[in-house]
Parts: sequence; structure tokens; C-alpha cells
Amino acid sequence: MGIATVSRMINKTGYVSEESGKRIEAAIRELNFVPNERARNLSRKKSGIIGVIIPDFQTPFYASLLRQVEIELYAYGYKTMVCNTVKTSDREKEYIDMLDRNMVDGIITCALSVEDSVYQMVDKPIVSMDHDLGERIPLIHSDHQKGGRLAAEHLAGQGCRKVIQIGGSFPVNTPSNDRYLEFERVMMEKNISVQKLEIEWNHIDYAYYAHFLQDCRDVLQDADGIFASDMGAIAVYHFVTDMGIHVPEGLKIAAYDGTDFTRMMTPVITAVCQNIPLLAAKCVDTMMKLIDKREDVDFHQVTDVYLQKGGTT
Amino acid sequence: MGIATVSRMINKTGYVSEESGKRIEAAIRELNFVPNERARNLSRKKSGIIGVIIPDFQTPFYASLLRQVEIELYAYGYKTMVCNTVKTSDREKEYIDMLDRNMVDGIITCALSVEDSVYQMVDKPIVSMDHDLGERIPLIHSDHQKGGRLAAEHLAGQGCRKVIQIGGSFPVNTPSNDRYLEFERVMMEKNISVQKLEIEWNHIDYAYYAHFLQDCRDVLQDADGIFASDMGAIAVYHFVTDMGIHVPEGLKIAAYDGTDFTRMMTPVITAVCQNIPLLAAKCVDTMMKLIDKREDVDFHQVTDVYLQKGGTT
DNA sequence: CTGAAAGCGCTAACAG
DNA sequence: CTGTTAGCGCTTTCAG
Repeated sequence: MGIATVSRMINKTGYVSEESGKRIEAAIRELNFVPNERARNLSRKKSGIIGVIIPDFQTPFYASLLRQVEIELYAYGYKTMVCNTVKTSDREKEYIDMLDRNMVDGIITCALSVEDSVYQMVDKPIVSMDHDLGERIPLIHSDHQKGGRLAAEHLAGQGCRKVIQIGGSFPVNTPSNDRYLEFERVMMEKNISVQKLEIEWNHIDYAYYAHFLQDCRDVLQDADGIFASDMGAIAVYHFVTDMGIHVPEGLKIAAYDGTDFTRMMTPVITAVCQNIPLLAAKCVDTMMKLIDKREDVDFHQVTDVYLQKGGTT
Repeated sequence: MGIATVSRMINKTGYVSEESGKRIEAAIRELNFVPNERARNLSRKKSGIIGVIIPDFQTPFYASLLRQVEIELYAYGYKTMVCNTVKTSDREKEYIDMLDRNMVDGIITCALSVEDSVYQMVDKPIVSMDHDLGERIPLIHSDHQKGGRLAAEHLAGQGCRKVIQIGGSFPVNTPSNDRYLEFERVMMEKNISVQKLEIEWNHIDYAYYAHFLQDCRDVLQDADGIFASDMGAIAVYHFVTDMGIHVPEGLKIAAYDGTDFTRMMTPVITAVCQNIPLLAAKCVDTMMKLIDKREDVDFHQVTDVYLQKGGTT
């Protein structure tokens, strides 16, 4: 009985007579045989692993996204390799190289620290979230423009006249910027003053916010509304409360992302919510199409956002 | 010029003359050659990937741990495969099987849903956190006993006389249980009444807590102190505040884990903090020793915990 | 120092 | 239906 038959049996590919089947099964059990994945990967020319590159899953949004992506990939029989760039472009580059070295079958990326060209050189499955890498690489993101508008209209509707926006200027071409632009545009239209406080996009952790806000006391004191990412909003709430400002009377806070944490807070934070499960599903579905070399790949998918009214506005 | 020389060159193993070196370098550049990781994995009999099994990184503690572990593994040149069991033992089993199939070089696990025997059958590098899998598998965990004591003494010191503990009964042998036992023991000693509210350990997300607390209104109303995990504490704070109970005057809340979220909240939550970076470092260091088949493996490592005084007590 | 050759363990034609 | 035979692409003796 040959080794090929065993292979056919295990992979259910090709015919195997009932008798051989039984014998093989017995042998497998007896010898405690387990197929070696590394050998399979080599001859099949695939590893069944997808790398997911994220800036840092300290950020609630990315943590949630990674979680959902893992669940989706698992459903398709793929394993997830976490690729946390921890804010450094070196790490992002190294993870992309991995694709070339055939360690993973594809990469889903939402990191922003590397020039687009690095990605464009790779001729393997890549799906990008929130980062336009050229038209040959599928791009998926939320309707950030609508997000900016929802926030602006809400704050305006609550009577804000002097608002602050906290956000970074990304070094790359990302649709995320639309939320800042649209927010400002809508406010301008309503003659509401908007000031943008620039944060270093690659330093986004709580300690940084705490430190950053220290330097903005006066501006915060003076404003009546603020728009920031989930973690930024949480930090602002914490900070201004310590300053003795009452939320929402003294200052209204709206967050962007709307991860679970905004709902765990007391009060719940008003937020524009991205549909993370849907984003994750689209990333994975698109990756599967790319891997299967299917023709019906949608190269630009935008998902809806909605406003969650909480106690901070 | 033979293929072997190229291999020696790339891996810096064995001698290569300067001239050959240059020629190879040129060829690599010209042909844009990249070594195939899958082939390497097969012949080297290793993949450079470590699987990290966690119950669910919705839980702040595991999310932080995973993050740190990835950073440590990366420093050693290893990649991290996320293995989120999402509360199901099937998934945990499947991930363990992966080890057998030689997909990963080792597994760091902190999941609790599978009988110990499943792990003991595997004769490959495994490091366990918070789950005693027998003396042949290194066990790493925080000093949960001290943690329980710190919380108990603190709440007692703040004048609590009637406290609640929220926690699960794990289906496996885990040192985490010590914190419940010690908490109760210390309280008993001081003649303080303790009631334990049992939660389903495998349903630990915010929605569950919210629902669970609904059914405990009376008990909460009646108590003056409570001890729960980070997320549990956050949920309690949220819930009792909505009920009109003032924290800390009406109820004192102490959390267990002490992840960043306890510091992001307003007020900061009093918590017993586990040293997550140290735990992660120990897990990874131990894994490296196991892989290198070194003799100096410490099979039982306990790390210290400390109390963070916040505004909820 | 270098090349030939034998695997690593499995998959995939291709004749029987 | 099944066994034989090539690979997959790299590492690693082992002569030379």
C-alpha cells in the first residue's frame, strides 16, 4: 500500500477503496500518525496563514478589529498571524517582507507607517484598510466623511459654538482624513469655530493623551465641544473632569470609533460608531477572493457608520 | 557555483570566499531572490512561529498580555499566531492539535476550557499561564493569593463590613482560584461577611455583566464593598451609578487585574495589578528555554502583584 | 572553501 | 482504484 493512497485518503482527494481505507485508518491510529504541516505547506505552496498588520492593538479599535478578523479567518480555515507594528515602520516593512518569503498566504493591513510603494512592489494578496495603496490593492474603510458630518451636526445641534478636534496628520494617503475635513466643513458652514489639535498619530496611547492634554488646558477650558477618537475622548473626559469641568454641561464630548469601551464608561460616551464586524468580514472575504484569484473583487468598499448618543453630549 | 554555497552565504553558516560572496550578492540582487520560508521550515524542522492561546482578547487582561507576548517573541525572532478560543473548547483543542502537526514551534496557553490531559499528550514545547497542567509543563502566574489578601485588607481598611465577590468557578485546576479563597479567608478572619456571586467564567464580556448585574440589584444595594475583575468592576461601577448609588461612599469597588483601562476610567478604579509585562517576559523566556532544550527551566514561576489606589474606594 | 547529493514529509501527475 | 516517481526549495553532510 503506497504512500500516495494515504495522502489521498487524508485529504479526501481521489478514490480509495474501502478496504485500503480501513487499513490506512487502522495504521494511522496505531502509529499515531499526524501529517506534517510544514511539508504540506511546501508542496501545496501555501501555509494557511494570513498576516494581519495593525498599528497597535492597545488602540481599542484595532483590538476589536483583530478579534473579528481572527474569527472570520478561522471560519475559512485560516490562521491569523498578529503583526503589531507598535508604531515603527521597520516592523511594518519586515512584516510585509514575510509575504515575499512565503511565510503567509496574504496580508490584511491597516498600518500607516510605510510608503505605499513598499506594498505595491509585492505581487501577492494584500487587502488594505483605511490606507489607499493604489488601485491594484483592494481598499476597505468606513464612510469617514459621513462620520465627520454626523459628529459635527450632533455637536452643533447640542448648541456648541466653539469646538475642538483632536487628530493626527497621517504621513500616508488615508480616507480617515475625511472625517476631519468634513467635520470642519460642516462646522464652518454653520459658522461654528473649529480648532484642530494635532497629535502625533504614531504615539496613540493613553499616557500620551494624558500628557498632551496637559499642554492644552487653556484651549479645553475655552471650548464647549470636542471630537476625538475613542481613547482620546475617554482621556479628555477624565482630564476635564479632574479640572472641574462638568460634562456635558461645560463641555460636550463626541468620540470616533465607538468601540465597546465607549459603552462601558460612565457615562456612556457619545460616539460615531464604525461597523467593525462588517469591516472585518469584508477584509477577509476580499482576501479569500484574492487568494482564489476570482474576478469579482471589489477594489473599493465603504461601510456605513452611525451615531450612538451617550451621556457626554 | 553551487546552490549550497548560496545557502551558506545567506545563513552565514560555513565559509564562503570573498569572490563567491560578491558574485552571489550580485545575483541575489539581480534576480531579486528571496529565500522561501516554507522550504526552510521543512528542512530546518521549525517554523519560527509560536501559538498563543487565549480565552478571548475582549478581556483587557488577555489583550494586554497578548500584546506584550508578541513584543517579546518578536525580539527573539519569533512570530505570533493568535489563537483565540472565544470561549469554546473545540477551538482550544484544534489549536493544540496544530502543535502536533508541526505548524508552530511551541504554544503559550492561558486558556482554561480543556481538560489537562489534552495538553499532557503533546510532547512539544508548552508554557502555561494560570493553569496547572502537571509538573512537566512550566506554570507561570501572579501571586493570586497575595492579590486576594491585598484586596481584602484594603476593603476592610476602608470600613467595609459586607462585601461581595464576583467570580467564576473554573472547570480546571487554576491558581486564579486562590484569590477568591484568600479574599474570603482574610475577610472571615475580620468577621466581615462575604458573598460570592458566581458568574459563568466562559461568558465574560461586558454585555454579560450588564445582564448579570440586573439580577443582583438587591444584593448590590445591600453591600458596601465589591471585588471583581477589571471588566466586572467597570460594569459594577456603571450599573450602580445608574442605580443612584454613589461610589465610593455608598459602595467601594476594587478590581482585579489592573489593566490600563482601570486608569482610563473616571474615577480611576482601585485595583490589584498583575505585572503583565513581567508575566509575558517569563512566558516567552521559558518558551525559548524549552525550545533550546535547556536544563535550567523553572517549572513554577510566581510574579508579584500590587495595589493601585483609585477613586472607587 | 565548494559542489554533489541526499533528504525534510507531503502532494500530484501518470501509468498501470 | 493504486503504486511509482518526480518534485516543492532549502539545508546539510561529505568528499574533493
